[in-house]
Amino acid sequence: MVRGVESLLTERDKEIIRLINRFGCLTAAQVAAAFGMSERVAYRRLQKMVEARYLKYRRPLSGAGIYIAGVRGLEAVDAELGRFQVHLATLEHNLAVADVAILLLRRYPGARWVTERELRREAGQRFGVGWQGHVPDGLLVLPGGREVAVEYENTTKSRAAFGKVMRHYLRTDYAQVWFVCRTRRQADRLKELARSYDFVRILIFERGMLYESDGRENLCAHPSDHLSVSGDDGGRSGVQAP
DNA sequence: TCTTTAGCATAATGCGAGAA
DNA sequence: TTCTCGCATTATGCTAAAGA
Repeated sequence: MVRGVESLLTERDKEIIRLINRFGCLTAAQVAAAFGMSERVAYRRLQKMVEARYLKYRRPLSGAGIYIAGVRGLEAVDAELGRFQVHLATLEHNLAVADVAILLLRRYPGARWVTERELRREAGQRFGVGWQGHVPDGLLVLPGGREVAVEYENTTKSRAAFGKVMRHYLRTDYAQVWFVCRTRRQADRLKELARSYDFVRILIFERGMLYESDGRENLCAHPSDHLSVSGDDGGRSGVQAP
């Protein structure tokens, strides 16, 4: 049975292409984690799609390679978002945000993640092309419909920069704003800055796991974990001024 | 050391052909 | 029309190895 090139793509392959394009780029490990398959399987499917030019493979860092949707892949899935341009300066940040998104989606079954690319596209449609306002790194839409803006902090913001971001969020309808830090020190600094904003939650993303900033709860949702949501739906009815 | 690929074996699935 | 069978293809897991 000889199949045509189009039939190479299974429905899951198309989902993989869509997901990669929504985030811009993903590693094989992230694709495996997002779809609950082994990395071996992910590598094989990704390789097939690269061979068929649905995906492009790049290895811009010394670490894991990344996969980007090719023009052919975008056409195959009728992608709403255009081609992604890799920027080395933001690549690490992009991949970290994807890691956080995958963990949070496991932590909150039924939740939906809106990527920064989708948020920018939406903002562009609403405010016009070229709009340069602030959008979060991602939006976690919890099963109850509450929207949580998620910010991944690569570097520690200055007080002025943090204040500017918070003034923006005070004008939005997000239920909460979650800042994900790379280190405990960074989290402590942010906690100090966010002390007067009761809608802010500080998390720490360390060694592939998510923790509450007080270190008491491990939010990591490893494939073998079965964490309960325990009624934690983001908490507030809307962002309120301190 | 880590990422990635390749080969092999096995199970699952899809499809067409033929029989009841 | 439905069921069964055989074949081809695909998905998956395992191990080994190449390469940066």
